[in-house]
Amino acid sequence: MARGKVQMRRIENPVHRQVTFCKRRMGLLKKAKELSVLCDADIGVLVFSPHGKIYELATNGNMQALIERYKGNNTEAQGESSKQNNPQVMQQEVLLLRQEIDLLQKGLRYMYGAKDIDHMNLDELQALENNLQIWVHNIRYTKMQIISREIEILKDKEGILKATNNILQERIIEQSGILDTGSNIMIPQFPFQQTMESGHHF
Amino acid sequence: MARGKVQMRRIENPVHRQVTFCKRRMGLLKKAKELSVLCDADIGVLVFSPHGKIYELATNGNMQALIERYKGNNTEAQGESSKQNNPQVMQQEVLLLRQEIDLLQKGLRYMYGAKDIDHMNLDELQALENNLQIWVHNIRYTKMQIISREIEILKDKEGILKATNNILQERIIEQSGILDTGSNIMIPQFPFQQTMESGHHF
DNA sequence: AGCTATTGATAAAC
DNA sequence: TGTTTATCAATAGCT
Repeated sequence: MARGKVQMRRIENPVHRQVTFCKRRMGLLKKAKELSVLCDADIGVLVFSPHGKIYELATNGNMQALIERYKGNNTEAQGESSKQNNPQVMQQEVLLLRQEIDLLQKGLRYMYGAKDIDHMNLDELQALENNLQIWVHNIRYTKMQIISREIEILKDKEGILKATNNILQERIIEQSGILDTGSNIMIPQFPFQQTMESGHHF
Repeated sequence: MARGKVQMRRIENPVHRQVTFCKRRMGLLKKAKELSVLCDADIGVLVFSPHGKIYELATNGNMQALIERYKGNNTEAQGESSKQNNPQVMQQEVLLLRQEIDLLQKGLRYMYGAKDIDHMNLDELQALENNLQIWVHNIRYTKMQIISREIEILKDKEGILKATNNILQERIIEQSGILDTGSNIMIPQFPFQQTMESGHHF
């Protein structure tokens, strides 16, 4: 990379190795964060130093969740750790998740300057309620945007299908004129089926 | 990095985002391998694409082992009471909590970047909206509690004032009988003024 | 730890 | 996706 190409093998000099480990470890985590942000991906990185020290990064802030996700999508056919069925472990898991939720909710409340709901006075509660209503309003607006976009796309598709249909009909008519079979041909009319599945609940 | 500096935020163009995801993912895994080789470290990388696809790298060839090692060095400072020993219920619980966390995280992201609306799909937005509605409901309930308490207090005050008023009236009547001034004294009746200031809007 | 000369990674274009 | 190329970013070797 700099001041001379480096050979891709273990650095023998312990000092050099340690320095490089530190630098490149930071670089790796930075790259992971960048990829996460730029491409909207969740990334987990585990680094075990030769001396056993652990460095980690979970771009979603929860390595456990990433690991579970990995297991869920990946380890179905492996006889792996049976910790899933250990009630103790499960309880710990629940505890951790609850704490996580607590933290996130605090974060959300913090955004409104809302402290403990039970210790807020009427005016503060009213302000908070108004804020939440605004948020709800924004969400509804976003939902409408998404729905509108979907409808636009469907309309486009409809137009294309109609046009195609007309062309096909004309072609069939031409052919039946040329061939003059005398038999009546069933010409399908648009719409054939208007079942446009959209599993969303508005 | 090339042909213009890149802004560190989600790439909106889906094509560009996909291309960058592919390239940078390769770059990240390469960097991880290099660090592993050069510095004799064990490294695990988990990448979850926005569409749920998983890419992984375990420099020792065994992600499970890395995960166990991570857990071993990380989740040991807990362990105690056991109440719910039903693994099914627990698993369900964990699943629900995970969903909750995911929702809250996305909600936070949504709050911070009003632009990053596309992070959430319709179902998620709906769930978030429902969540917020529950909050609003709780807030209204809290408000009602406060109001009820205030009304109780005001009613108590009313009772006390009425009683005091009666006593005062009786005393005045007594005195006017003793003094026999003959002059007509205006005896104020309850309620004097019913302006009970309560600047709250319900 | 900081500092540069270099190499490496990659955004845009095809 | 694979290749190319012009640039930007990471970092090896020194201090």
